Amino acid sequence: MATIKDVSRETGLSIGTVSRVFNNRGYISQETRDKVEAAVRKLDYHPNALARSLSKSSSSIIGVILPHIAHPFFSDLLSFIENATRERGYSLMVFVTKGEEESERKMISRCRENRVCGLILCSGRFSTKKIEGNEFPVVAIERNPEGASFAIECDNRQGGRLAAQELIERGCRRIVSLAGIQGRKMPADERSIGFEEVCREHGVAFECLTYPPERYDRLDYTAFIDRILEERPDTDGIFASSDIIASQVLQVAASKGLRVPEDLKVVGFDDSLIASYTTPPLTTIHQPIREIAELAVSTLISLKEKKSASGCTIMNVSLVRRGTT
Amino acid sequence: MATIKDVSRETGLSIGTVSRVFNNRGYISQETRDKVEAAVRKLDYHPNALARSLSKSSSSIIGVILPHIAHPFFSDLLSFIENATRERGYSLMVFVTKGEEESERKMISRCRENRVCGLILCSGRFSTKKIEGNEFPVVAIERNPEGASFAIECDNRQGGRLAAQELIERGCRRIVSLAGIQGRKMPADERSIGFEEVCREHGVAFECLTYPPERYDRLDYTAFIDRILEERPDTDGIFASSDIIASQVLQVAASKGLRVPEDLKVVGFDDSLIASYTTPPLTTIHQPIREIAELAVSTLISLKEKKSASGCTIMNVSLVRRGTT
DNA sequence: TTTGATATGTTAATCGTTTGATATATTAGT
DNA sequence: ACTAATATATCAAACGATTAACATATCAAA
Repeated sequence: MATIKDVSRETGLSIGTVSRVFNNRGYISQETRDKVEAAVRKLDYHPNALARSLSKSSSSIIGVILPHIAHPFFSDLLSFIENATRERGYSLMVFVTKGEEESERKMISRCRENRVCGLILCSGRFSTKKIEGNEFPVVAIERNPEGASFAIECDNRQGGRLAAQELIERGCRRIVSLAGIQGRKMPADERSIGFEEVCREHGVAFECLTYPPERYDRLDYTAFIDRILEERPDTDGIFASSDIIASQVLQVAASKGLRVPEDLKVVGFDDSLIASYTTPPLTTIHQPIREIAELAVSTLISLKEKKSASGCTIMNVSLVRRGTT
Repeated sequence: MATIKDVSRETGLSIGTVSRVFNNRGYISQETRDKVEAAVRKLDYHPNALARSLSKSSSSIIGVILPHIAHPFFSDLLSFIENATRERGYSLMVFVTKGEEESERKMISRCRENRVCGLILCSGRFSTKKIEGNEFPVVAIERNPEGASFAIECDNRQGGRLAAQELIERGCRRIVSLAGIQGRKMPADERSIGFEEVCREHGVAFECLTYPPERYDRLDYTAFIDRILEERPDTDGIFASSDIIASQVLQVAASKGLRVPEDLKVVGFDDSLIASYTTPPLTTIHQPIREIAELAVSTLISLKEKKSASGCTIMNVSLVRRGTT
């Protein structure tokens, strides 16, 4: 592969000048620029990002660690992160933990080795121990580990409130919230709190359940949902804390002969792509996934450039009414 | 961040010896190994992959270019690719084209700049022009561009055959295939061919339709499907070339008051995660996505190590009968 | 005692680029 | 003619590793 030396030889310019052209430093005439451009084309020169990063001791790789890719919330999120990253001239390195804490630690190591210039962390327990010797900024999404430079979450409590309000308004009187994972503290726990508040305000019978962790890691909740409906046959409303779970509620309901929304109303969470593709399409709490992704990327980059202070942003959510309520 | 020099200073060993420990070259005593390991821990040393790759002039980054992440087939595929990649000690760099040819070219450039050691290409037209000056092996999935070192596809024709057989067996007499994109030649076109063969063999009325390209790029086919069902009210079976399209067929059918599978039977393609989450769950053609991903990664790595010849593998498909037929 | 395996050290080149210091031209404005 | 801005060159150090060449030292077996 052609190097800067080849470009220098081809143009008759010095390496320094050629480098100056690429980096827009110092004085360069148009003529020189053209010569360099021609040589680049001719030689099919691609600057070596490895060497460049090494020399500048700062890469343009952003790392992302997430628990899942196939989960529609995360695939949407990743999709937007990729877009925002690439638009800004950075490249994206992706790691998937499947919820395993051990592998998360390894992936943070990998990010260090690859000298990422920043990390977006969507995985990990609510309070992981500080990310040690933090050489690059870390932006956390829906998590808030100690070492993070910045955290982004949506207004989970408000989401829970909206879901409960919708179910109650539509006539539900015995409702169940499926949110949070047993034994893991996470921002999403706030959803149940908001949900509970509204139920109490209206004097509606409710129950807040959490999933066994292995469900989260495997994304198959049908058996769990089936048991819940089996044990509580009079349930007339369910708030599921992700669209993927809500879609499984729809399935289980159909298999039991329950009509949605007549017999059972369902509200999901995330408003990921899948929400529009279920039958009936899912009423859900909209998270501004694109905005979250873009904020994460832009915050990361500005943190990298001028080490700003750490902080936290809470994004608004809203109810999207479709066919399940 | 600590460097090999720091480790050398800390242990009192020379840089050469330390490097030898990391790379398992030459003779090293257990005592030395232990000393190095202790220093690595103490200093929280992470070898600089940039420097290492530069020096070895070979990185351990695998690039992936795909048209979508949110599309369940690709999110599943990416998920398996990530896994296989990481297990083998490589890191993954991800690029998403959204089906734009122009951005694909840019992403191949980015892969060059980042000196990926191999590329998995799931995007791009059927016959893109040769990937020029191919310094790294390229494995293509469901595509077969000229410059590829290796191509993997599933038995699309057999998939089409299985889908048609299932629909006909279940009593459909007026069936429609939705497969392929107008004006793009792709392996998936074979699906229609297999489909057509079986329909002719059984003397069943059929029609093969293709989508306008912008649908593929945006993943929203409902209007298109609606028009098709509007214009062909007597259709009793649909073969959709992806589960995501099939899920939209289910939606449109429901909105028209058509019962599935009683009035309309549907067969999807891919058997991605979404197929189990639709209501009713989707009968679909199973692609061995995990095997495809693993084959892609392992082929890429072996191509990288010992430049083997180029080739092509066709993976078997099978029918998974669920609730829509 | 010699030999050979084992274990480590030193040194210097190399990977491809950035960057600062220093030095020259050329050109235009005063 | 002097000055300042513009444009380029040369050189060398640095980024953090790998690696080959060569030198040494220890120790055990032949």
